[in-house]
Amino acid sequence: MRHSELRALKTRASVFAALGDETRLSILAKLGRGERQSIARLTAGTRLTRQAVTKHLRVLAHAGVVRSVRAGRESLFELEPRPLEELRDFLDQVSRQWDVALARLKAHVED
Amino acid sequence: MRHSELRALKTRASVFAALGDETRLSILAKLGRGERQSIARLTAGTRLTRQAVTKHLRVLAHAGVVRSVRAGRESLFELEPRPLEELRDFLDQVSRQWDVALARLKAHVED
DNA sequence: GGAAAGCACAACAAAAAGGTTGCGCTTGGT
DNA sequence: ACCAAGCGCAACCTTTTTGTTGTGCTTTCC
Repeated sequence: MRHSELRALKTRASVFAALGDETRLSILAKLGRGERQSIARLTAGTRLTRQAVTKHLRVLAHAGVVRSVRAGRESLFELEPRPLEELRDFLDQVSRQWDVALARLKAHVED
Repeated sequence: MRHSELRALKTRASVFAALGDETRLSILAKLGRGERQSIARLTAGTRLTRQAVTKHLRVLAHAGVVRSVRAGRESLFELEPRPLEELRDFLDQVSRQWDVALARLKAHVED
């Protein structure tokens, strides 16, 4: 495995891991509507403290799924769709590869 | 949030979490070729012990991404593409929702 | 200027994840 | 019958993750 491939693997894994949590998926759902939202606002309605939500946001930001902008005393978060699109494409590729592989195996059996 | 939605959220998070690890992504890549493979074979080439790989396989199986069949003294694993396809569709939906939201916000600004 | 809203940073605790080793049970090949 | 391959289970350890609380710094509003 080449170095660049290993890098891509790590990146991909970190994005998947960022999405592998209920709280973070909920946050993404809220941000999916397009509006920038503050931490306090994202915390409202959950049973977590603001600090906990902040940590989740950091995980998302580190994976590149979200980015923040300071606006006065609040920091607003918005969705960054690129990494998600890359995951979608990756999964699509896996599905296609799977289909091809199955077809090939089946054809081999029927020889 | 309804009960069924919460269920779906948990399921989705667990599948994402299952993919959020380099080793497990590598395993999926190996299984993506369509061939059923034993634990020993999946372990070969890695720096991990068979036990560690077994644990990773359990995580994948619990998320429904993989399933195993006993064949004599070895247990063969194969890919289960459905959950992956669901994730792909979910991500696609998020991307589309994002596009719509952005367009709507932009139009609102240009009023 | 002072109160309150919104955050960030740090310390701490509990739980989960990731990995190893040791042991014992089947199965397959000779 | 015997030996080796392939697994499963359990105990154990270390690191990461998830969450809380406490403190202090800006920014906003009156």
